[in-house]
Amino acid sequence: MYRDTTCGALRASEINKEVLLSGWVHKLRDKGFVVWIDLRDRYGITQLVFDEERTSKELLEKARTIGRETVIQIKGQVIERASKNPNIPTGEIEVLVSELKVLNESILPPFTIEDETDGGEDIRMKYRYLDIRRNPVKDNLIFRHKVSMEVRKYLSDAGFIDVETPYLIKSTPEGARDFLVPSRMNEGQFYALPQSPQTFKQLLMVGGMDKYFQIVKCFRDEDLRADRQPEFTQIDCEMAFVEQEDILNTFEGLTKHLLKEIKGVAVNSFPRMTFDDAMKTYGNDKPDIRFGMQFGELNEVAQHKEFKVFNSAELVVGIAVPGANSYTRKEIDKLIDWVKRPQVGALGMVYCRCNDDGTFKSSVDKFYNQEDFAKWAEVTQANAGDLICVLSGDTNKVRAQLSALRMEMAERLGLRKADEYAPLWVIDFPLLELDEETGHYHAMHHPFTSPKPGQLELLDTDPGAVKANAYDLVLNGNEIGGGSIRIHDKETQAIMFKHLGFSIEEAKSQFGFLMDAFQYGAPPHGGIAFGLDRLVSILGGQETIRDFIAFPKNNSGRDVMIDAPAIIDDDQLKDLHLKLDL
RNA sequence: GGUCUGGUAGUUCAGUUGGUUAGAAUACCUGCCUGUCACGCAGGGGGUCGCGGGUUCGAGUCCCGUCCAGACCGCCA
Repeated sequence: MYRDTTCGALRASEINKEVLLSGWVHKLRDKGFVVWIDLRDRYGITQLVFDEERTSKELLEKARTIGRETVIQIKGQVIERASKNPNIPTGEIEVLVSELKVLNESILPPFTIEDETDGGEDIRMKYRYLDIRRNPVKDNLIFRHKVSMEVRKYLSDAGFIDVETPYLIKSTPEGARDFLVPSRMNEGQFYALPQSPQTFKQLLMVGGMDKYFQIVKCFRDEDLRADRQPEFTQIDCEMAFVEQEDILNTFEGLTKHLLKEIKGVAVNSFPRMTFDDAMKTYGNDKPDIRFGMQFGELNEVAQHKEFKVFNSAELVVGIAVPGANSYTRKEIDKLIDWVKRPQVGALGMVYCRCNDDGTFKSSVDKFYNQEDFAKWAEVTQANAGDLICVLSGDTNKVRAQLSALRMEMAERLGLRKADEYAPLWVIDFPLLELDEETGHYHAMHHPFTSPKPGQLELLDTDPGAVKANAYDLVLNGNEIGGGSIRIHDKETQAIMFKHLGFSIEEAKSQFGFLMDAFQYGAPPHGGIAFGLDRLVSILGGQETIRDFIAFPKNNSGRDVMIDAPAIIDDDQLKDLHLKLDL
């Protein structure tokens, strides 16, 4: 037996008890006449004590020599501390050690195993197993477990069945790049890892499974970000015999359950906003509605004057930044530089100060009078003390730019509060999206999304205007889930493929199995998928999903701990019938 | 594919206009210390300044190239 209790368990009520403990040597304090060891495990820290009076000389000398992160096992008696530590749960007691056994020594760790470690990101990733010993990472993984268990509990109680779908499937051209896996037994052929189990969950509906869910890895071979990994986890769900309303209600319920159980936060029914409104009001299809700064379109009140920049713009739009009239001229100039960075891409920014006395002072005073500015203030809902920031240009670009500015200002003003949760549904997404490079339309969601009733005819005349039965769940400016009501008949699916530029042969070879299935009584169905990593990181109040993944990849898609991906040897290549052309 | 930032002791960083022997904190080692818990005190060891080339009497510092890391844009149905 290695232990009969843990390092987080002992309290004053256990005084005099004989205990057996195992764990890591967190810290050693050698005071000469007495040596303390902080013994650590997943559950906490217990202080061990060795001293000249009560401990044999041999044992005291042995204790002194033990290095950090050595694994030891001890036997001892729980005693009351002479000086207590109110900062830790076990602070009233310590264990007077009578036997000490070194189970495994440790070489010197490359960084300190503390909440505030001295190690940088890079070195922590390389020694992730040491990083996981630290409370912040350990707690994040336990937090993720809790979220994941609550999801399973809620969905299982609601009648959903967890079904596993295959990881070795077929590559499809739509969407993200696939990770490919060469087949040894089928020369020259490749599997693809799923970008999502989309078609399989639809086939489960055809199979009558009715309500399906799976917490499942998905794979996309695209460039990474702080909130994007090449392999990530989805809560994947599908239901048969449902309309959009049923799905929204069911998963609003799941989200409320999580907010309540995990964060203790009660949220009323989630607001709904159409995609068009979200773009118009926030310049973004995943608006953070914890704060205002809604867009005010100024074309009517700012055009047809002498200011040519605005007159020639497709859209003139501004936001009122609360309290930012206190910005100095220098700070505003810096802000203008900020919006002109290539990452944002604005050509410039017009500002208007809303003074406390009700007057306005702007960078374009030459062209507008006080009455004009009063109208600007009205449209952007600006109050005295605010700073109105105005951008102009092509509608889509300007909206993206102003949205970036809105988020930046909210960040600076501390309006993105980690403990506040503002979920909303964004609905009525467009079915298709124009690819500006190729000039072709592609599915905004995926090719199995159904158009809104009665809009099928529009596909021929104005494909960009067709709305879909598609919806996203947005939380604090992050898309945490997205889904749609699917197409469930062969004819509509064929029309969709046609408009996405698939020939009949291509559609058949890639999705023939789905078209076949639809001929055998496919029920109406729809679903949704949540990004678990992102959901957990938002509920945990942190920005990067990496801290909630046990073994994440770095910016370049590498696992620096195991050093993957890696070169394989010639025999393996030969087995797989592959030749490298480098 | 692009923009930006960074790479100096085990670790996190400082290093001025190019100028003597490259510093600090922390970690580590040794000794001391009668209740520590970020213990304290004294001392010590520890450097391919990412790599390659160039300019210069002289390069951590300037220039060119390259590798690595991070953030973002493109991309992510």
